[in-house]
Amino acid sequence: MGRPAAGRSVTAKVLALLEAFTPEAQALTLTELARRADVSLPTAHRRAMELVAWGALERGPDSRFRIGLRLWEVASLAPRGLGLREAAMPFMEDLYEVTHENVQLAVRAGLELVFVERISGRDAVPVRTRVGGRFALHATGVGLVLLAHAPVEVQEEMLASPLRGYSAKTTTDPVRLREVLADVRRRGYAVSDGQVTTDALSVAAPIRDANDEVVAAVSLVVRADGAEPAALAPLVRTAARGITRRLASPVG
Amino acid sequence: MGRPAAGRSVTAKVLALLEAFTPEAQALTLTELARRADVSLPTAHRRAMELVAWGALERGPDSRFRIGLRLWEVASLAPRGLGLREAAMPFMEDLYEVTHENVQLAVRAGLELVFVERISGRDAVPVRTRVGGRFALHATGVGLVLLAHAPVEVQEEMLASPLRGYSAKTTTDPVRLREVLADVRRRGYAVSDGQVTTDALSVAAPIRDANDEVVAAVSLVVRADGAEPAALAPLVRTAARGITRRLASPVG
DNA sequence: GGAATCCTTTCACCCATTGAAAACGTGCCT
DNA sequence: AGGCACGTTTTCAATGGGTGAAAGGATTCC
Repeated sequence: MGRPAAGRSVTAKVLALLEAFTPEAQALTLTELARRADVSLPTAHRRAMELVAWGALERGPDSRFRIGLRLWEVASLAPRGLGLREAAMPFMEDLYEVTHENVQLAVRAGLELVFVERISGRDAVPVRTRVGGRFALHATGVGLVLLAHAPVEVQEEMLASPLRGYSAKTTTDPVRLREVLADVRRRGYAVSDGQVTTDALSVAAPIRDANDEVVAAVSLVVRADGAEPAALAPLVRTAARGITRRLASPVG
Repeated sequence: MGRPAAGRSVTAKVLALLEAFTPEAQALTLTELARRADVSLPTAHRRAMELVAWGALERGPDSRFRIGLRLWEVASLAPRGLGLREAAMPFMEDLYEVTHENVQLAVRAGLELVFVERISGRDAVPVRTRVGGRFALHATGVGLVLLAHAPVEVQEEMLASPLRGYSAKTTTDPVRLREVLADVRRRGYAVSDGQVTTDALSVAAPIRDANDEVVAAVSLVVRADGAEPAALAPLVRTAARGITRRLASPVG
């Protein structure tokens, strides 16, 4: 064929098609899809039609493609997604009911975190996180917990890379961050005071699996002014322990 | 090649690999995966490795495959999954807080329904439904709402097929079901009294999109004895209307 | 040690996949 | 209306990623 031809595997192309969808682009025309996935238009068309036939994608009356319900169903079987959520929800509900603040659940994915669940009160501080969304590890409460208990290699890689600042209060100094992480491990919870947006403060605690490995973190996000991290910590830690216990014995 | 060779497309095989995972089989060995997806072992191996490399699957220390977090992230963009959930959660929280019973959110997928969200109280009636799980349309409260407002073809197809009974109280007579559906449309809510398990009763109401089409349903599931469907209905309907309003104006 | 089970790699054949190009719609502007 | 612009769908011959059989590793269990 005239051109060097990508030579990507079919599977890679199919995955690229799925990857083309982002929170900002949840509905794509065929042309957009092809361009974003970097495949030729006919190829995009053929693969996309197959994905639609199966239900991985859906096509609306506007002829735009969207992620399909069927894919969502299968994906909901992800152990770090649903299994965790299932165990955590009752405790998150309790936290929400007592405080009426934002309650978040996250896991680590490389050098970032992924929000697995979120309960946000109607009059709680607005947080701009999304279930399924990613965020850096060094700024949020949940992120600090996950980073503090991550394998050493991960921590070092994080400390070696430039730390992006989200607000004036974000910890961007590696030396300081190292201290913070040690604190988190010692105290058993993390506090992020205005490090994402200056008006929000979060308190987070680690959730462990049956092998005592930290696999997730829960947090409470409240308005920064007048917040008492020390008072919130026991609440969050108790919830985290409850979830940990539930993970150890999935039945009861 | 000895055998006629399936001739299935690569995409179909990849999707078959994903489809191999079910709520009962969330972790599969390569051999199991190959058998369930009906592909040869080497093929399963190659495709699965690619899926792992991308993050669609994960492979544990036990060398078993599981659905990966990355796939879950992408799938969370499904409009009927996350978008809906996002709009509905606050209202579902309200329902939960007031009643402390199970709150469910579901959409229709063909002749079945898919649960998109669920809040289950710790001391509420145990329900054996799962987020991401499917169920028949003719038994549950949400199902009756979705069926009552489904296109006529769907209703007729459902009424023409044998209606499975889940408990002694399940409506299995098409004639009776037709009446029930008319009732649901007239009253604006559905009641399923012990039709799934005899000890549970659910009250459900329709959620509409901007075009006034019913796209989902919320329900409250309570203990059957002593339940007052007529008293619960306004609560559920109010929540449903709230969600409908939110769907119409995603911002506010 | 030996057997059973599961996983991984190799190899030569070949069919599903591919891009260019052309046909098909559909809405918009003149 | 005509004609133009844009996005979508189909055709076709060439080909390279995909394929299963079979051999080679790696564990675990008796």
